[in-house]
Order: sequence, then C-alpha cells, then structure tokens
Amino acid sequence: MRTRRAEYSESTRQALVDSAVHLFTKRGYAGTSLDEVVKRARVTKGALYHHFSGKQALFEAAFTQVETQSISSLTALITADGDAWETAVGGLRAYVRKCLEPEYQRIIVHEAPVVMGWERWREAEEQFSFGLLRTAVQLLVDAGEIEEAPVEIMARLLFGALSAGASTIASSSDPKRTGREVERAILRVLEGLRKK
Amino acid sequence: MRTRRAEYSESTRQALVDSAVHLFTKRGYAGTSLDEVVKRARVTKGALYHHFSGKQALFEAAFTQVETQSISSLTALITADGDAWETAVGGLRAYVRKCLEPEYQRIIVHEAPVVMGWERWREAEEQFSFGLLRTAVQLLVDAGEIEEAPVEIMARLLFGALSAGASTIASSSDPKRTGREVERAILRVLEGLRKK
DNA sequence: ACCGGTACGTACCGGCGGTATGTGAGATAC
DNA sequence: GTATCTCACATACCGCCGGTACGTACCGGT
Repeated sequence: MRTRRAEYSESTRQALVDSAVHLFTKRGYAGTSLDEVVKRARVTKGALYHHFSGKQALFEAAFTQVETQSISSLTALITADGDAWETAVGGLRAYVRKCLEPEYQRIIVHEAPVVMGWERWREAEEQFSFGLLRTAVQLLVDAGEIEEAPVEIMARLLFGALSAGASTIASSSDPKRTGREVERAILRVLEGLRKK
Repeated sequence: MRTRRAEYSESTRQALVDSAVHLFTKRGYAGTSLDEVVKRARVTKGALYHHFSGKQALFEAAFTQVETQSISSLTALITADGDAWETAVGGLRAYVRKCLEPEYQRIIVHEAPVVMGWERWREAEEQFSFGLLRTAVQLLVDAGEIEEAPVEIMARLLFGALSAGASTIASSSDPKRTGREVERAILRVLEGLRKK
C-alpha cells in the first residue's frame, strides 16, 4: 500500500522536521515561532498540527531525526570487532567530532534536556548517544580494560564531561587546537581508569 | 544617604528576586509568567520593569543570588590551608551536596546555559562555580598532586561530569545512595589523575 | 459517479512579554 | 509649612505566539 497521498503526507512531514531542525539550530527552541517553521516548510499551521500534537512533539521529532542520523555510524564503530581499547578510543574521537556539528551541539546537547525535561530526555537518550556510550563503557569493563565500577554512573559522568568538552570546543576561538586538547584530556582520564 | 525610599525600593527588588528564584525553581523559566512573579511579590509589572530590563535580566538576578549564596561557603573550604588533596576532596563533597538543592539544580545547572546563552553563561560562571572549580584544579597542580595538564580544559570536563552527576543524583529514586556512588566514581577519576 | 476520510488551510482565541503613560508618596528647596 | 520635583511604582494596552475549531479540497476505494 504505497499511495500517492501517503507519499505527499510523508513529504510534508519531512519538510516540517527539516525546517524545525534548521530553525531550532539557528535560533533555539524558544526563539523559533511555529509560523516561521511552517513558512519555511511552505505549509500552514494546520499541516503542523495534523502531524504533531504541538511544539514539543515537533522538537522531539527533530531531536529523533538528528540523533538517528548521528548514531548509526557511531554504533558501527563501537560494535566492531578488534581491540576493545582501540575501538573505544576511536568511538570517542568520532563522538567529539559529532558534537562539533551545530545541529547536534544545539539541539541534542544544549536544548534537549531543558525542552524535553530531564526525565523524558534521559529516557529518550537511552536508545541514542547515552545508550551507546554506556555500551562502550560496558564493553571496556567486560574486556577487563578498566576496573569494575557502576557502569551507569561512570557513563553518566563521561557523558557530562564529553558534552562540556564539546561545548568548549564549539565556542573556542581555535576549535581545532581545543579539539585536540579535549581529546587528549579525556584520554588521560580514561588512562587513569585503565587497569595496569 | 540612606533614605526610606531607597530601603523600600531595595526591599521590593529583593522580593521580586526571591519570587523569581522560587518560581523558576518550581516551574522553570519558560513555565513561569511574569504575572505570577509579580503576584507572589505583591507588586505589579510596573515595579518589575522598573528594576529589571526584562525577563532575562530577572533570571540573571536570580542566578546571581543563588550562585552568590552558594559559593561563599565553598570558597572558604577550598582556599583553606592544609593538605591540598584532602581540601579538594572536601570541596568536591560539598559541591555535590550543593548540587542536590533544588534551586541550584534547576536554575544554575539546568536552565542557566540555555536561558542566558552558552557564551554569557560561561562568562558569568567565571566568578562563581566554574571559577572556583578551576581554582581548585590549579591548586592541585601547583601542589604537585596531579600531573601537569591544561587546567582550563580539565576544569571544563570536571565541571560537566559534576553537573551530570548532580542531575543523576537529583532524579534518582534513592538520592543518598546514588550520591555516594557519584562521589566514589568522581574520586576514582581523580585518583586516576593523581601522581604516584 | 459517488462517498468517506484524510490532509491539509483559515480564522480566531487566550495568554504572555513588553511598553507607554498616569499617579501618589516621599525627598528637596525656600 | 508649602510648593515643587522626582522617582518608584500602578494601570491600561499592544503585538506576537501557541493552540484550537472548523471549513474544504482532493485522493482512494466501490
């Protein structure tokens, strides 16, 4: 059942999400009006409220789209075979790079916890960035690379450190240099946790 | 020049800030209307806009008040004489406890970066929590407790980890237990950085 | 060809942030 | 003491925005 109407509908929905991602990235959630969103998508608010229950739902759709696009390549990296430590370091580097993209920076790192509420955000992140990071930490523990520890807590702390690092890089006057410094600093933290 | 009018004025300003702190903590920035704020302070919007240029300025006043009250005791702890390592650990414990207070949690940790904008927030935090943390890290480096490193970056990462830990504790079903786990986890990270 | 339902568009509402202006109590000058 | 000035508010109003109610055109099945 692949009708034309369904295609049109999906297309307008996609246009709305794309518009939302663009504007939320540029002006933030509170600074973006739905009139702007629908204008950019060349529809009206009727279309928006047909596809989404409100502004929050639209934000969650934008959130999900950005996260989905971002996570797929990282998951492949993390779950690949090979030395656990090297794999984790590679994933770390990739994640830091991902955090530098404006869309990820603003929508996922900065605004999502406030807009969605911490509880809902935490729940949603289980299947995205945070879930991936926890998996990576668990793999390191299983491989005996770092000492036993409450994985949940460690993953939370690492997640916070990574986010702060990404923000630091993004607002730096010399992002490339700061990026290298952040990477090295996180690596030193990880090395400190490593079994001898 | 200590006139009655000046005292009244300062009193109403303080009532507005107190009201703002209470409501921003309870319902967040976006969820709080200025009508509610002025109603609770038993004044009108005229008074509010006489003392503050707008909602954002009111938030910054609330931010400053919460931070100022929070920081003073911590500063005394950190700058005290004695073993640098023990002092730092004590400061860490005190900061984690501070992050458990709802006002600090919501206004300072969660909403400030989004409401004030990351750049402005970063600038303001220089003289509050973050500045204090950087001082602590610098003291540890000076005392030779941890290896030389870019203090700025390390402080940023630690700050992010602490914030994430505080959020985790606050939304935990068993905050006291989670609090101990977070403290132990951060201590392990610090121990990993410590010189042998 | 007709009908049913979906995918929108249109018009409107209530609330909120912000502003322009009025006003009265307290400070000031004589 | 009283006239005047000033400033700390109060009042009334505006425009914008999120959300809703309702109208409508068009596609798809029969």
